[in-house]
Amino acid sequence: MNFDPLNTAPELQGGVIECPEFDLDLTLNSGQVFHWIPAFEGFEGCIGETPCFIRQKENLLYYQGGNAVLIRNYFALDHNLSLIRDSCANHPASYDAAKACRGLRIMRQPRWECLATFILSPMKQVAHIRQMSLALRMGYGRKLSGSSVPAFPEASVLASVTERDLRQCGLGFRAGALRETSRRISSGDFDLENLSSMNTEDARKALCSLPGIGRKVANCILLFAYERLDVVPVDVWISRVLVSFRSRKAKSAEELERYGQRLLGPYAGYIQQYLFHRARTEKSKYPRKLKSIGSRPSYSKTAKASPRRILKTK
DNA sequence: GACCAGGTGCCAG
DNA sequence: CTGGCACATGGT
Repeated sequence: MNFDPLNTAPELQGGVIECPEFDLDLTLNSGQVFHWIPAFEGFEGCIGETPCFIRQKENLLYYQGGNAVLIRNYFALDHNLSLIRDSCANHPASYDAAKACRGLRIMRQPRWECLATFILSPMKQVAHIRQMSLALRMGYGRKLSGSSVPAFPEASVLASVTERDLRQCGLGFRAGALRETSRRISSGDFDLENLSSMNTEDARKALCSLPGIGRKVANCILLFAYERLDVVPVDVWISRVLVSFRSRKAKSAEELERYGQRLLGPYAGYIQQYLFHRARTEKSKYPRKLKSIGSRPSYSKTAKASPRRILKTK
């Protein structure tokens, strides 16, 4: 091991594990997780409350903090990617995307931080979600010795601060939803662990009862924190992709979702992630003009230009 | 400045 | 059930 040690905290033990068919960089930048920061040609962050530094060199994963079992589980190194890829081999466009994203894995994220983070996601770009997530961690999360990225704040903490405070983190209109959801969870009114024993449909319905969580966000949570690998979150990008796959046009986002599941098979959520990544990174293959379903708000043209512009500081 | 971002909630017809 | 709009913020 020749990388620079991030620090010398005694609790950070180093180690290395094999990771065939894994692309750490691709996985951490695919829009499923938002708190890993590039450092020393690797990434620093945390897995739940465990501070961690990770760096990949070919088929080896070097780490400080955590342990091999924790890391293998978090990055889902046990998923059989060739099996998953082959599950869509009958659909050329998807198969191409899957092959182009070789090594991208759908991780197993801690429930609460995944749920809370995706409440932040509506009408935000991946880079912005990252900003908000880090602002919340810095402001209200537990400091972890060994990583400059704090843990995600507990629900009870977020429930105890004001909506104003949350808006200070750049959350905008999402602040109220995050606060109220935090309250529902920290009060014991809503139990995230219960969902894991429920079927996907029931779990989705339960998630959608929380403020700020609609079908799309619920699907992200089911896919990224409950390992429901067949679930397809339909956002602007996936909407464009699926629309481009067929001539007949869909009437609703939900119909597109069913179409996606049928088309992409038992690992539709995984394949969706490949398509999402490709659509987002391959420039202008999917025109933004196309009115995609259920996501493009039409801002009122009559609304007056905000006077807030005047008080803009700096 | 206009446009857009891993949408949701609410309300009218 | 469907269509239309408001909701905050920041980057290109």
